[in-house]
Amino acid sequence: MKSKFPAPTPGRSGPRPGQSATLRMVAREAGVSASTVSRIINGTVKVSDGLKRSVEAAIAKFGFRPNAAARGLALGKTSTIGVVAQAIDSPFYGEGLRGIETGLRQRGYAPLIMSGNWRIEDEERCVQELIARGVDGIIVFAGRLSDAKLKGYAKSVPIVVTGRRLRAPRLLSMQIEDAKGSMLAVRHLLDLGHRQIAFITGSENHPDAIERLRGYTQALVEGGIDFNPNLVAVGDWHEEGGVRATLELLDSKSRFTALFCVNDQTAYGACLALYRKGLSVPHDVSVIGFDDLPSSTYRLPPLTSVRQSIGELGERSAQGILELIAGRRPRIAAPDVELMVRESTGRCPGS
Amino acid sequence: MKSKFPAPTPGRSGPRPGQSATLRMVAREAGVSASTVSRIINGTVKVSDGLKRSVEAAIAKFGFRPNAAARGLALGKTSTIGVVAQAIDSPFYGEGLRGIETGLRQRGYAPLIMSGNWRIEDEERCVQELIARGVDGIIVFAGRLSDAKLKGYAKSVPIVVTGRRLRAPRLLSMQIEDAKGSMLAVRHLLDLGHRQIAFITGSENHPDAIERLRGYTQALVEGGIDFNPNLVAVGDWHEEGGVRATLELLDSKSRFTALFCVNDQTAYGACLALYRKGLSVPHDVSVIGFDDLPSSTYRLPPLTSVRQSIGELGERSAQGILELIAGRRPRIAAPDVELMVRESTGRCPGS
DNA sequence: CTGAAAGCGCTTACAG
DNA sequence: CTGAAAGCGCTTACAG
Repeated sequence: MKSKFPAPTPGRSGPRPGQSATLRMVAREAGVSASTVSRIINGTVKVSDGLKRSVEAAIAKFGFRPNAAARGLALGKTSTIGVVAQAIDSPFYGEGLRGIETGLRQRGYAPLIMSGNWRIEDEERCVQELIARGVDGIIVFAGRLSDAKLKGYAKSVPIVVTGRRLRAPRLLSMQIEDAKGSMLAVRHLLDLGHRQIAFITGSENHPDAIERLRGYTQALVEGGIDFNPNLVAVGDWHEEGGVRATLELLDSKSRFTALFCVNDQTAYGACLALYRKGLSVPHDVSVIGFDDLPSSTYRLPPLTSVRQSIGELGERSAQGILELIAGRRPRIAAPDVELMVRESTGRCPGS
Repeated sequence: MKSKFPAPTPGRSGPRPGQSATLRMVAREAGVSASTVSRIINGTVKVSDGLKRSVEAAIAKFGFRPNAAARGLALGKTSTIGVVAQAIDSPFYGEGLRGIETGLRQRGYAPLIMSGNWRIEDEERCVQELIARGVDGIIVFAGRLSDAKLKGYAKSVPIVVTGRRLRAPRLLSMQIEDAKGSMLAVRHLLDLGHRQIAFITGSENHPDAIERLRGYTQALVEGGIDFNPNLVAVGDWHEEGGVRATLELLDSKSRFTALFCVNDQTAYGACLALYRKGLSVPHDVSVIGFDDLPSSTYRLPPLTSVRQSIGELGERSAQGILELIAGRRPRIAAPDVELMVRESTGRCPGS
C-alpha cells in the first residue's frame, strides 16, 4: 500500500498496475460521479439497470474494493471488534475465539484479537491499543481487569466481559457458573462414595479459580464434610502445575481418593503424576477436570469434566457486542455448565 | 465511535465527554498547531523541553490516542497484518498464531486473524476481505490456495506462505520439512526393530499429508522394506479419524507393531483405539505422532513425536512479512524438525 | 435522481 | 523551528 508512485496524472485513466483503484477511478470509467458510485455500492439509492451495470463493470474492471481506512474515517466505525483473550494458543480459549469469529462474520464484522497473557498489565495494553485502533466494541474474554477500569473503558467503547457480574451502561457481562460447575463435580464424587476429595486450584487470586474453589467448599459442606486446607494445592492452569501440585499433595500426610482440578490441563498433569507414582485412575484415585476440552474425550482414560460451552459463549459474546453497538441493552447469559461423566471417576475404593 | 453529537463548536475547548480527543484539540490546549503535535508524537522533530512537556500534558489530559483510521489513510498503511489460519482453535496452529502475534507486536503491528476452516473457498474469502481491509501484508499459514492465486495476490500485497516452496516477487514461502520429519520417525522405529509399520494419513489430498506419506515410504525403502498399501489408513487430522483408522487397521489382516500418525491428534485417537482393544502402548504397539503438541508431553504414556517448532515458524513469518513490506527480499527458512523420543515407542516385541 | 462540496483526523511537503 | 494548506479515499447532507 505504500505509495512510491506519484499521484495519478489528472488526465490519465485506466488501471494503475500495482495500485489499488479508488472510487474516483471507477466513477470516471463509468461516466458518473464518485457520489453516485458510493451510493450504488452502499445501496442507498435506486438507479437504472443500465447505470448499475456499467458501474459494476467498472468496479470489476479495476477489481475495486473500497478502502477500509477511508470508509472507517468517514463513517466513524471500523466494522472491527477488539478481543482481549487470555491466550491465543489455549486449547480452551481457542474454541471461544472461534465462536466469536463465527458470530461476528455473519454480520460483516471481524475480530482483532490480542493476547493478555494472563497478565493484567498486558490486558490493559490490549484494551488501550484496541481503542486507539478505533474498534467498534471490545470483548474481554475472561481476564482480571478491575471492574472500575472496565466501567471506565465502557465510556469510550461498548464492552462485553465474560466471567464476571457487572452492571454499567454500554457494558454486558456474562457470568460463568464456575461455582455451580464445581458443585456438580464434587457432588458426583460424593455420590461415588468419596470423602477425601482434594482440589488443585489455578493462580491463586484469579476470579475463576476463586469461584471454583468456593463451589468445591460449598458442596463439601453440603455433604457434611469439613473443608481441609491441606487438601488444596496450587497449580498454574497448565499441565506442569498439575504435576507439581499432585506431587505435593501425595507427599503431604493427607490422604485423598479423589482429585478435582480447576481445569482440564491441570487434570492432565495430575493424571501423569499419579501414573508416575504407580497410582491408577480411577482405580486408586478419581480425577475430574473443568472445561471439557475437545481432547479430554480422548485421554486415557477419557476424562470426566465440567463442560462449559466456550464456543457458544463466544458466539453469544459476539451477538452481545453487536447489540450494544446498535444501542440496545442485550439480555444474554452464559450457557449452562454440565458434568460430562466419563472414565476417570469411579467408586471410592472400599466404599 | 458513532458520532451522535454535532461537530464541535469552533470556539469550544476542553474535553468532550464520551468522544475521543483529536489532534486539534490537543494542539489548541497546548497552544501550538496540529502539525507540531503530530511531529512531536512521531518524533520527527526536535523541540524544547518545555514545549514537549506541555504537549505531553495536553495529550495526557485528553487521554489522546491518534485515530488509527485517519493515520492509516494519510500514511497509506494500517500497521495490521492479515493472517489466514486453518483454524483458530487448533492446538497446533494456535501456537503459531501466538508466535505471529509476538513477532508482530514488537514492531508495532497487530495481526488480523481469519479462519480458513480447512476449506479453499474460505481461504479465498479471507484473503479478499483482508485485502479490502487494507492490511499491509498477509501471512497464509498453511492452507491449500493454489500457487497461481497466491502469486496473483502477491501483486497487490506482500505475502508469506508456509508449507510450500514458491518463488515470486513480494512473496516469501517457507517449506516445512514434512518428508524429513517422517523419515526421522520411521527410522527411529526401524532402529527399534520394527518391520511392520503402519501409517495413518490426514485428508488424502492435503499437501502436508502427501509429503509425510512420501517420507514414510522413502524411509521404509531405505530400510529395505516394501511399501504395503494395506498398512496405510486415512484419518482426518483429528482424534476421531485416528480412532476410526486404527480400528480399520486392526480389523484388516495386516499385522503391525508400530504406528506412525500424520499428526498428534490422530495419534491420540489411535492410542485410545488401541487401549479399547486391550493393546498396550508401547508394549504391544509403538506410536509416533507429528507436531509435538504441548500436551503430548503429558499423555499417558508421553507421546514420541516429530517436533516442528510452529511457534518459531510463526515468529519467522512475522519477521518475513515485515521485511517484505520494507521492500527487502528476506532469506528465512522454517525451523528444523526433530524427533522427540518419549515413552510411546519401544523395541519391537520379540526382536 | 445526481453532482459539488465539506468533512472524517491525521501527515507532510511547502513556505516562512 | 513552526504553521497553513493540501491530500489520503470515502460518505452524505445540501443544492439543483
